[in-house]
Amino acid sequence: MRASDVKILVVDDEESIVRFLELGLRNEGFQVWTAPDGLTAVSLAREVQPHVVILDVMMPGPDGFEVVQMLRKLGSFAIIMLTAKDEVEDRVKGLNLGADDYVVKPFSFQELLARIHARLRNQFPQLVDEWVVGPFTIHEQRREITYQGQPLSLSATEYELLRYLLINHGIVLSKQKILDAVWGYDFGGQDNIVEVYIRSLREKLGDTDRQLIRTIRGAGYRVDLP
Amino acid sequence: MRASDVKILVVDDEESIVRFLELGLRNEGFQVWTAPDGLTAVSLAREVQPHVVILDVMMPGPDGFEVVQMLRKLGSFAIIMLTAKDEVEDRVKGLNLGADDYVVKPFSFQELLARIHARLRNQFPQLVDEWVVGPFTIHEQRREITYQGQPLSLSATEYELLRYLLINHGIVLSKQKILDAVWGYDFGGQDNIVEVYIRSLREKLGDTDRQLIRTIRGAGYRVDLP
DNA sequence: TGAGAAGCTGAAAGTTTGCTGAAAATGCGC
DNA sequence: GCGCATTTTCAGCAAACTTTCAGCTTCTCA
Repeated sequence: MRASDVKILVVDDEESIVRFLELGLRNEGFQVWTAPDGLTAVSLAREVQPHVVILDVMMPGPDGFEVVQMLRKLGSFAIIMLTAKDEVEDRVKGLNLGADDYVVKPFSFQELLARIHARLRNQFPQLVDEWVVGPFTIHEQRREITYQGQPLSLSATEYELLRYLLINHGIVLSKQKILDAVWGYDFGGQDNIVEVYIRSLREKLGDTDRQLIRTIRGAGYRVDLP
Repeated sequence: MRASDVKILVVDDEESIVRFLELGLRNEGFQVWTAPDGLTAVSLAREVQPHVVILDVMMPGPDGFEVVQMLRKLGSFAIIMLTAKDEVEDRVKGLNLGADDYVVKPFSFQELLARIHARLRNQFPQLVDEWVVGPFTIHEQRREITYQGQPLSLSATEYELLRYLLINHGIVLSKQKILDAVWGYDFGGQDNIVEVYIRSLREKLGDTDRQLIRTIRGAGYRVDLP
């Protein structure tokens, strides 16, 4: 994900919350707009066409529900509502009117971030082309993986293998499973080829003590992120 | 638990509730299907074989009770009913017909989640990949067992054996039974090999006084958790 | 109390697994 | 066709693991 390409509009009448979100989201690299009420929000949304709108339900003037309806007519934003705890009906109502997701107050910032990412993945897949996995970043489009900020120089097979291992980090993967996933299901050769490629990945990662790509004897390999 | 491996079918004629549950469960990582009525639910259940069916009692067409009966014939789903408050008879009737649990409306999402997890643990233990057993935790996916927070370094056979003992803790297991379970029932060797492996587990667990893995002379072994 | 059964132990033998260096095969651009 | 990078195969090796076994200890019950 190129966070800097993503535009987010935060709508809430409580200034403290707005500032909190604005700062946090800026830190994540998003472009952020804010509005203190529904009407401002709608006109701002028309203008900047944000990808995501974060919307408090409880607001003076047109409330969150009304704003959702107005926004729906303006474009396809991912709308995430902020609702009070115990207001199940609010959430249901909001979803009915066209919101895409909700977060219950009080929420952790990480939780909100997760929802934002989920929505973006869903509605704007073209924006998502970067996968951060611990100290690794997978750039699908460029077919490149960086480790601790440095791009690795990988062959095609090495890229596929490392990508598969990273996506399944923390899980033991048998050589057969790896073969099926990376070499394809009809690969005729021996699974020693997995060992050979694991070796070259370990070399390129400087993983001499095999802490990163662990061998689970008799079972397979497992990536343990630091 | 790998939530992404768990399939849940939500059946309710109120669209708002369906969407609320669908989103919430999706956010938890489950695969979710929905149906607006009993007949659709039954045919969908036949097709996707969900692990859990969440079923409103009050529905047009065949009501929840009838659907429970139909589902029971199709497979072993965990069925959780949604019932109205104060309808004690409904709950009893539902449970009698084969539902596994019920949640009273209005319910909190957390409450429903807890029920779902409980049911999964019960009926689909293979999906639950983290077992906490006293001071041990078995991580199936990682193929790792931790003891008092520290991962144990186990060979393949040791892992299988300890896993089997822990899952059956509190129960006396004969050497023959252990052989069948861990080595396979066609193992030709002597059961002394069980003794040998029990020894190495005791060593790795620091169980010098044999309080953890007890020898029940003439009967077998039994793990007693502190 | 002592004989026999059951279980424990140290060590050795046997087996499997994964790692390695190197060579052979393949594919690609020029 | 040639040179180069990559992919695949292979055989030898070392380490880890599994299995066996004989002698020893502990327990049980007559």
